[in-house]
Amino acid sequence: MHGMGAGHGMAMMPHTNATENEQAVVHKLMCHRQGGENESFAKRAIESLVKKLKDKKEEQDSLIRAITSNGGSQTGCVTIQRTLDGRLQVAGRKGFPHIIYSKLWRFPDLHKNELRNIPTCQFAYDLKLDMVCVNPFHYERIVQGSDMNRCNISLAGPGGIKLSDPLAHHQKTGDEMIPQKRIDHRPCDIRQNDPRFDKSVSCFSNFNNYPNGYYSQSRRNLEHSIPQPGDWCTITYYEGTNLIYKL
Amino acid sequence: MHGMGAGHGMAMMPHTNATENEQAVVHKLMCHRQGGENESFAKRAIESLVKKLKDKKEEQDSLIRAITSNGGSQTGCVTIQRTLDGRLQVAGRKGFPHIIYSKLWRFPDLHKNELRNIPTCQFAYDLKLDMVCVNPFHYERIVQGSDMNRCNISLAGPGGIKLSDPLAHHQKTGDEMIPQKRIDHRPCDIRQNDPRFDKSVSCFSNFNNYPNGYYSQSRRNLEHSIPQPGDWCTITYYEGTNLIYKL
DNA sequence: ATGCGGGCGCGCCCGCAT
DNA sequence: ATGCGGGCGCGCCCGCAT
Ligand SMILES: [Zn+2]
Ligand SMILES: [Zn+2]
Ligand SMILES: [Zn+2]
Ligand SMILES: [Zn+2]
Repeated sequence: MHGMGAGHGMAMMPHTNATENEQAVVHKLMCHRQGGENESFAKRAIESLVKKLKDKKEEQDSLIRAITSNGGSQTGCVTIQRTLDGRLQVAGRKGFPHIIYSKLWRFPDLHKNELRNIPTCQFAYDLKLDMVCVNPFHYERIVQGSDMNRCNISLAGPGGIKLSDPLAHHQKTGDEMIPQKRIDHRPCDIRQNDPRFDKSVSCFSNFNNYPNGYYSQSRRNLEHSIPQPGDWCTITYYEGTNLIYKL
Repeated sequence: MHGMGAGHGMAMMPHTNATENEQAVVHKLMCHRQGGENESFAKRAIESLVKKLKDKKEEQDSLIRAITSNGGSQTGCVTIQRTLDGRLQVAGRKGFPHIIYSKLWRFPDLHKNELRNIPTCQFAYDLKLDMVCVNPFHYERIVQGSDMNRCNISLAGPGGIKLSDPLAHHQKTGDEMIPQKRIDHRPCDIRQNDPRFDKSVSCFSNFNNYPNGYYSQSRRNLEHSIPQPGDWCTITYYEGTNLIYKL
């Protein structure tokens, strides 16, 4: 099911043992985070999720395909056990799991109450079932208290307005903000699913906008560290192609 | 049972509600700690215990009588639920409960494997029952790997040898070390059980060696804070009246 | 009242010493 | 192998905002 499943890479990646494989999956998923959380939090969140999917290879594949295709591939639910109050704790912080992972891989500036599951999600958070789907592409972003129910929200790169501290979730805690050209949710370059390309090249989805060798030398040793000093961010709200407002 | 039970104070202390009573018990018990733990840890440990004894007034009374009489009154077991691995966590630190509370109220320099329950203790830690007795006077101190099975260990006051950092459990973490004239386990002044004396006077058992008004003015506002700067400590081992060794 | 946010301990887990 | 020590999340709890 879920299409051909031949191009997602992990199945043909040789690995010596389960731990190494898990680390490889974590690394691959780290390459697609959107910069809304600092690296250590992201790593902990992804490690936690990958560990929970250890014995559910089909869901793990769904997650990898969903993330690496940036939603371009239709994928099934990716579920974890629901906690009593619904919150997941990662690195000492508590949050709702679908929000945590959607913020990680899709909407770095996600607010509360801005996610709505797509109709086909069978374990959506709001269903309050025993398992919760954390597939970021099983949720869509809405803006509460507004008729802009289908707006695009993006982070602009350097040259945008510098934030002092307008929003609590943009609090500077180290390498929180990551310069990116454009990180809304259009599908990534198809080449990232091609196993002929070294996975270390694409540490962020947006870097796939450049030829694969462009950033590889300068970033290869940096791995997932974000070296840029200072923090900056611009949030622009679009409805269709019309800019609605900018922070 | 357990003797007359008329002189332990709490029963005749008026209180408006359960929380205030609990706080009064905590405060009374704080006054008898031996300085082996810093104040905040001691408070957390005592609050944890008092809370667990909330619905077991008889055991709470046993605890209060045991501590305020410094073992002079025969008391029953004071029990808390055993955890799976036997450890209790207080203020982020894990330890065995009987050791934690014995160190708090009897042996400030207690090491590992130095406690042995008295034969009459029905819920001694080593019995591995569902409940664990934490009455410090249901355990006696032994020294492992030595024939000094009945030594007295005391902390000497200012003028003793200054410790650099000979033992891990004496690590300086704030107000850890508290100057005291002598804190081995002879019974406290009988007056501390007399409700005519303000309980705030006796913030440590050893201060009862002085007339009741002596420290009251200078220490009344300090409550349980230990203002003396620096840390110092002398450990002297006695066998009977013979000094065995000194650190 | 109800939700939200966060503190903290027990259970789980893992690395290290022996 | 076995114990020891400690990291960390879920459950429990509590204070605060609304
Ligand atoms: Zn789903
Ligand atoms: Zn990467
Ligand atoms: Zn006992
Ligand atoms: Zn006191």
